[in-house]
Amino acid sequence: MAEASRVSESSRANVSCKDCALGGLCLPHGLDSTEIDRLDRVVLRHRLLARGEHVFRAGDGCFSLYAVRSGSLKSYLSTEAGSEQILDFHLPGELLALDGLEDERHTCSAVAMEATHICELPVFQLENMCQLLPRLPRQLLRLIGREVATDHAMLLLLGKKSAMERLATFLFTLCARFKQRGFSEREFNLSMPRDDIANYLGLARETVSRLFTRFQEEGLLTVQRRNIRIHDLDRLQALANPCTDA
Amino acid sequence: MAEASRVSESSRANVSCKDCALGGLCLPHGLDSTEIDRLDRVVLRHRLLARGEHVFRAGDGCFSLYAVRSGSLKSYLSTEAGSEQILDFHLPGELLALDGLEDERHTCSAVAMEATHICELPVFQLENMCQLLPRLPRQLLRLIGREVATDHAMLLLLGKKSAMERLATFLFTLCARFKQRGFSEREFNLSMPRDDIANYLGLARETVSRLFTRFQEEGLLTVQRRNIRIHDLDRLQALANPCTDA
DNA sequence: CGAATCCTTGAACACCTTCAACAGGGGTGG
DNA sequence: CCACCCCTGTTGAAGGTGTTCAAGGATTCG
Repeated sequence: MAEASRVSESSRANVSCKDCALGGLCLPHGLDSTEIDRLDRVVLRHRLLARGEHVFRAGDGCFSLYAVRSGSLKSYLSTEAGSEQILDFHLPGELLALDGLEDERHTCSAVAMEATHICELPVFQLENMCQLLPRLPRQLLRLIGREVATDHAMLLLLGKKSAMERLATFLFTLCARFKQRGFSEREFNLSMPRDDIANYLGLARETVSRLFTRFQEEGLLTVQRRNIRIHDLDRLQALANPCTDA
Repeated sequence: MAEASRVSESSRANVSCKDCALGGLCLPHGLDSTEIDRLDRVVLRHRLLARGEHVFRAGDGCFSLYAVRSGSLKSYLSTEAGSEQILDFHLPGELLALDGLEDERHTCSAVAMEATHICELPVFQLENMCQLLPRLPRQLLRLIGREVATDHAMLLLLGKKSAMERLATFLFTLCARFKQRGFSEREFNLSMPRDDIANYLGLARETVSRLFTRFQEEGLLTVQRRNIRIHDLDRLQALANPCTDA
């Protein structure tokens, strides 16, 4: 993530939707060039976030959705007790902040994990645009559906899977997402520390660490701090999905 | 749920959105009567499901969203191994099937837990309607936001909470939802077996059973099979949210 | 009445967490 | 340039929370 996005970050800054390499993944998918032009006019493209900088925090007013252009974000829910649950890591082309739509107030927070470009989509304008662009609602709903399906997969992970299955699922899903974005699915750098992975997967940091060690011992992958090289994608997938082998 | 909805089920069947008591919770909220009339024309209102009957199954084409009118549903994700994770229980006024919007195919299944009336909202028509009803997108996004926020709350529950906190959260949330719908928040009948509660909360059936017993011993509530009477709502809420008391 | 389903309770066990200590990089300042 | 420190990650041992296994009780329905 770190490596790949540092390149794209500079090259993609302030690129219009029309020329953005993420078009196929993001909102413009399925719109014609006239429609994309219209969309382009309401998209705010100016925000470059430094690592650790917030896009929004729980409680803030929610008047925009956000799409990741380059880099990566994490969104998390804070509890009164001070602990937090990471909800998702967001890669380029993914939508953010849907939870704030109910009453125009964010319920979670989102922060950059590295230098990150985001596009801002004012909700009010998006709504109005639906009148002009008949195909926009479909694309919006498509991205929403993706987000919801992702959340559902996480509910399954947290509700039913063992620690090993969780980490395998996490890694395998990451592979797929990188591949989808044109990066290597076999080797990549994690942009988050072990703590964040553990938090996301509902585990202790130590458990994640032990599992990485074990995966490496079993020849599944090579891990050196944040750098991951997958040797056996098939076996990783098999570990991720509680097999019906029995 | 069972008791209350059996009444409403008969009285609300085939009622138009305009006259539906759920208007404030459901999609028509915030639309004027002209707009609701237009919406009414595309809503299919004919489906009455028996207990155990499916609204849709994973893999089915997804061409409609659904709103619960009376009764209750559960949605669940199946694994290849044959186990399933319950994603949510759906009460009147709640939206269903968002996960299928990404590629017009349902990724989860939804089944009635009792006799249940549902309204069907054809996606294609909804999309078109966005051109005619400028305020529709907002309401659609509002319901979507609610769904996403609910899922996020579940991720927190499954990722961070103890078994006791999970059950307390589940019950407290149910209280709030019943109250919101004009039913008693202190006494109600669960429409799902212990197995389903346990599955939903990522626990074993036995754990849920033991916790119900313990809650009763502590005077928090009275439980008799599916019938629940809450005696101390405040303490229930306190148990639900890992308190910052420390 | 009998069968099936649902729920409860007890005891042993397993998985993961917690606590604790240490190792290794990477950056900063001398 | 090296020494130091902090942050991140790893590893070991003990302990706890919830699961699994097993059996029995309760309610409903044919």
